[in-house]
Amino acid sequence: MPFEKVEPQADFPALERQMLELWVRVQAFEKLKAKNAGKPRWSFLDGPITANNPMGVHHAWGRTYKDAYNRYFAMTGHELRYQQGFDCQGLWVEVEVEKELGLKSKRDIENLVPGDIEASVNHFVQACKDRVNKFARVQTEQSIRLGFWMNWDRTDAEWAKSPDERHSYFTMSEENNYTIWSFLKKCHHKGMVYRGYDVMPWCGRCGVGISEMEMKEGYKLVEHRAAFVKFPLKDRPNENLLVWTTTPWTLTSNVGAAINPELTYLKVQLKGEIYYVAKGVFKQNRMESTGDTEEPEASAKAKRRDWLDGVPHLNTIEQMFKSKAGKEGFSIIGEIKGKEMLGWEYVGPFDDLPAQQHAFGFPEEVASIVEQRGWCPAKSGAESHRIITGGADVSESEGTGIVHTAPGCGQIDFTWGKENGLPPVAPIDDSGNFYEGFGSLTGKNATDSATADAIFDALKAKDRLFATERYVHRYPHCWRCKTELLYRLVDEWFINMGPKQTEDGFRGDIMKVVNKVTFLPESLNGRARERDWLWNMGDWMISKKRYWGLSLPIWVDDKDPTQFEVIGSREELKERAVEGWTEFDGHTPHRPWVDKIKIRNRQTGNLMSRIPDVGNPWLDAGIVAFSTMKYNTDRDYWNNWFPADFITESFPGQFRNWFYALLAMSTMMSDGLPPFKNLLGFATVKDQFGHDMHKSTGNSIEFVAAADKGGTVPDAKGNSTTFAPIGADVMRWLYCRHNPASNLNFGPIPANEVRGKFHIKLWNCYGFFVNYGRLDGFDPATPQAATLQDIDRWILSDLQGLITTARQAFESYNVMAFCLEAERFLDDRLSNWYIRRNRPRLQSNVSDLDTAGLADKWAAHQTLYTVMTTLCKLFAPVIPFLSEVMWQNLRTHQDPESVHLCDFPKADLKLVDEELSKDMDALLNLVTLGGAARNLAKIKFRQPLAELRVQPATEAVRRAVERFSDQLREELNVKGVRKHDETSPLLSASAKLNKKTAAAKLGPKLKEAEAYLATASALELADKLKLGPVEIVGIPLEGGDINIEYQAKAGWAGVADRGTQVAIDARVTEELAKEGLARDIIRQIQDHRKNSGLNMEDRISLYLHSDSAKLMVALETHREHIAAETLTTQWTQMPPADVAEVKIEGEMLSVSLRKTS
RNA sequence: GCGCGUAUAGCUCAGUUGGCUAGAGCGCAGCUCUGAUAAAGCUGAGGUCCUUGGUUCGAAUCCAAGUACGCGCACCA
Repeated sequence: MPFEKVEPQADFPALERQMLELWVRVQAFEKLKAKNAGKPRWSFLDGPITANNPMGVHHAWGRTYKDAYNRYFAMTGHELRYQQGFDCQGLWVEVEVEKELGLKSKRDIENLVPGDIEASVNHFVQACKDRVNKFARVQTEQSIRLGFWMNWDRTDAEWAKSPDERHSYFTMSEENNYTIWSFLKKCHHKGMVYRGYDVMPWCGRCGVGISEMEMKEGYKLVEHRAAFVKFPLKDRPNENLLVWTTTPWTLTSNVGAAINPELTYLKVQLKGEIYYVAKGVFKQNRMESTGDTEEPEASAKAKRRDWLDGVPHLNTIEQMFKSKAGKEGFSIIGEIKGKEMLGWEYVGPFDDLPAQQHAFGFPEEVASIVEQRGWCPAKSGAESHRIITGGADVSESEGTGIVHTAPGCGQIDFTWGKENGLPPVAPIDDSGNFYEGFGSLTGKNATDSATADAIFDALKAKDRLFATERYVHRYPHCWRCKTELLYRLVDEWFINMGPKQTEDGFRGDIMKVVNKVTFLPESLNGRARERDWLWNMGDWMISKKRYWGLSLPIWVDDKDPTQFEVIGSREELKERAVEGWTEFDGHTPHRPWVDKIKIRNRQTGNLMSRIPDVGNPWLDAGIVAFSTMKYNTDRDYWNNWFPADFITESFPGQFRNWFYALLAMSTMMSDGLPPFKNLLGFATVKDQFGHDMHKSTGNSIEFVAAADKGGTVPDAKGNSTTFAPIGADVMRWLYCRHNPASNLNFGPIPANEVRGKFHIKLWNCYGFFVNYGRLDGFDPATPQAATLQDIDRWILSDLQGLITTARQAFESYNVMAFCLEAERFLDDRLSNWYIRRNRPRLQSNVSDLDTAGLADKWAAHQTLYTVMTTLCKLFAPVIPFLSEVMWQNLRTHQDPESVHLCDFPKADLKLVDEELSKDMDALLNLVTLGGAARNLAKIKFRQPLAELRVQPATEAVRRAVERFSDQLREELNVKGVRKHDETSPLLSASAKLNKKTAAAKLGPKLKEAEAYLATASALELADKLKLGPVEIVGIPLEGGDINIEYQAKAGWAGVADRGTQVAIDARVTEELAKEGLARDIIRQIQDHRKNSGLNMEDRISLYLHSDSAKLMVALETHREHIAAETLTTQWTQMPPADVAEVKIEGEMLSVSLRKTS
């Protein structure tokens, strides 16, 4: 059965869409699963994609890896799960839904149905579910388009099912949520779940606490207004502490002032008042970033701190005193050790506020907890102002060495407060606005700069403001909405990870698991990174005061907030429920329905209510090694598929997010088993110039644009330009050939590059084979007698090497190694050597051949057929579409109906011939050298030459000259090839000065040097120059100063490489010249044929004439040859009307041709 | 500040266990070839393989220090 003709210009994206249809039509994926059912398992665990937006090209990188490795292990006979997952719950979705609904705050959410919080939350949660379903479906379609073979949900009926019943997994499924419950229960059993009352970073817009993991995402360099403030000391008239803060709003809640007892403080007198300030900071250059002032080298090594353009540099504190003092000046009147200052009382900056008058702190709920826990005596903030010790945490690297301490507004402040019995004053509500009790500030937002103005005005009015300045520092922002974070006293729920910087507790258990998994690529040191995170991380904050997410299964006693229980399953909840079960039943375990359930405290008999918090979304993603593998519902299944053999995700951030959650939860759930064996991390997709992709800058590319639609990106100058669709296989190759450890620049420029060097080349090889094969009626199903040539055996031998590389690369999760080797094979071996060399064999006319000739032709066809079909299979995991397109045309009826149903090739060692490979490499090198020699002689390839002579340096070259002399003759267009076996070298070398660079060095000695070089041994000189400069007439000269030229004897041109020397006879005899002209004539006629739209096999009648005797002589001498090459069957004597003029070696030739049949 | 990583041509990057004259693609200059044409080949210019020192017969490769950049951690009153 002959092949379908291959069109040279293929629309790859269109072909890909056809293959998608084909796969559905022939049920390729279903057949693959059936084929592998019951075979050894290879377990892949998908990291869930956030189902919140359409896919971008950055998602396609990981999904390409996932699919490529899945396909490889399927082709090598493994059963797979093919389950892909969606990340559904969390703030990402809430924020988008808020935008959709036009909501600005939590209050808006709770008022969606006016006056009915419960209905509002229900409405909002439903909107979140809807959004997830919508985009999960969009992403499903897009993933299918990428060629990602998974058990997708495709039909409306499938999407109408609950998330638990679909093929893909959804982290919002009941299974997933309840499995997390069982995890939390297990943690609670071990006493690791606790309620933390602490100052945490807080986003006022989202109304949530920000966990340690999340905070890392949001640091930005920003400007704040910092203030130096006077705290007047009681019992010491006209004496002040000088404190510094970058968050003026916290001054309202000042309770203490922390010093370092070991530091020395100065007493500075200015205009009748005395200021205390640490000695070490007084003259310090504050633009140099921190450094130990103890060390003398510190100043030398100090670095400029990061700063923003346009913000004035900081003054030293001394300068501030100078400028305030004016002519009067200031004076340092004494020093005092910090420890002597401890306990001094002072007047706070805002003691008139009601909030400062409340015993045990403020507001009331805070005060009641403080009282209950006994953190401080029954005093108000205003009554508590005094100097405390902050120990070594108070340094002289910033500020004044006296730290304003507001235990309700700062993490360390809170700790110091507890240690020193200071009551916390917590000024802001969950939106970041001041509570009642803060006078005129009440209702103002803490991040608002008008609030800072109000604070400064109030301080000025009391003469407490010493100075303000514009200060630049890295400050945390909400990773999602970019709002500045505030530190706020909150209660959140945590999992105790054990003591920091130890290998004890849960932390240490996870570390043991980390030691059991393989992190790839090695250069990333993934294990060390993961261990580093585990070593330093704080307790895991699992709560979030929001609406859409895992409902934390924690029920707290309505009357005793210290008593709580963790529920581990739906069944347990049902059993414990004393209220609300009927209303909840039939709903997913989400808000608001689950909130209705009350249980009874078995100890106190009180009702217990669920905390309103939802869970950290990394719990959702981290449990999937259990939930999706049916840990709680089908333990046999779990035993079969756990742990996963392989996971792969973009690594930035994941060592503290998904990888961490997966490892932590597995450690707990399985008592110390690793959740996966191999982890492949990969970096980030950047735009084609290496810049970050941002929607706002217009350089991000949506998946649909890259796959099918095309789009726009900025060009090098930043102007928007359109680009054509790139297609899935081009993307996939781009991703797979890339080093996963480094960022990938994506865009039309790299896509075109990769398409040009790989896809089109592959397509051309395929098209060439098919189009000639079908002309000859080559049918792979009915083999003909064939006699393999060396070159056939050679390409088959090298093909086995490629197969070996492929298997090794896939097995070690290093697909890049395979891709790079495949490119070399395709370009250097197949396209530019095998096919090019074998064109005559493949293009010859069957009818012109005798039996031997036919056998030779079939050998070429069969060899190339084997190569092409093997490549289809080798490439199938990486470029499933193009492989399939080719396979569909190449396969016989006995072959599998999809390339993806084939077995992955195995190297056949019987076909490997190392010596042949070496000899062929030598030949390729000789061809290059011969070409270089021709170039040197400035003789074009069409001009035949008499002889090529080779002086071999290795056995392989020696053999190649003998074995492949025909190839050399043809490639280099020479009449003969000879080995140079004489004792004298084939080439001589001469050295000449590169006067451009050497003249300046030599000066007047130039002539002397030239004379020396004329006599010196150039070959020796060349060797020395490689080692370094060589003294010539007393002046050191480098390689660049001297040109070494190899020279053949007169009339010859020669070059050398690694000892092998090649020379070509450059003398063009009259006979050779005539032959060359004949080739020129043939070339022009062929061009003319092609331009006239003739087919390759068309016969012509030809008219040729020239006034040039030279051309006519060449024409007459080689008339037969010209006729044969151009399929001329008739010569026309009279000039036809449509004569074209062409120029050959400056002479005009008239040409006219006509198709005869 | 601590830790990890990277540094190879104008750009993007390969370079196995140390080995002979360090490579590719793109870009640039020139030439060539062409019925594979969205082609292809050759040559050239362009390299302090970040710097310094060490190990070695031999270092882009191994070791140490330094510099620059990136990442992680800590700090950010």
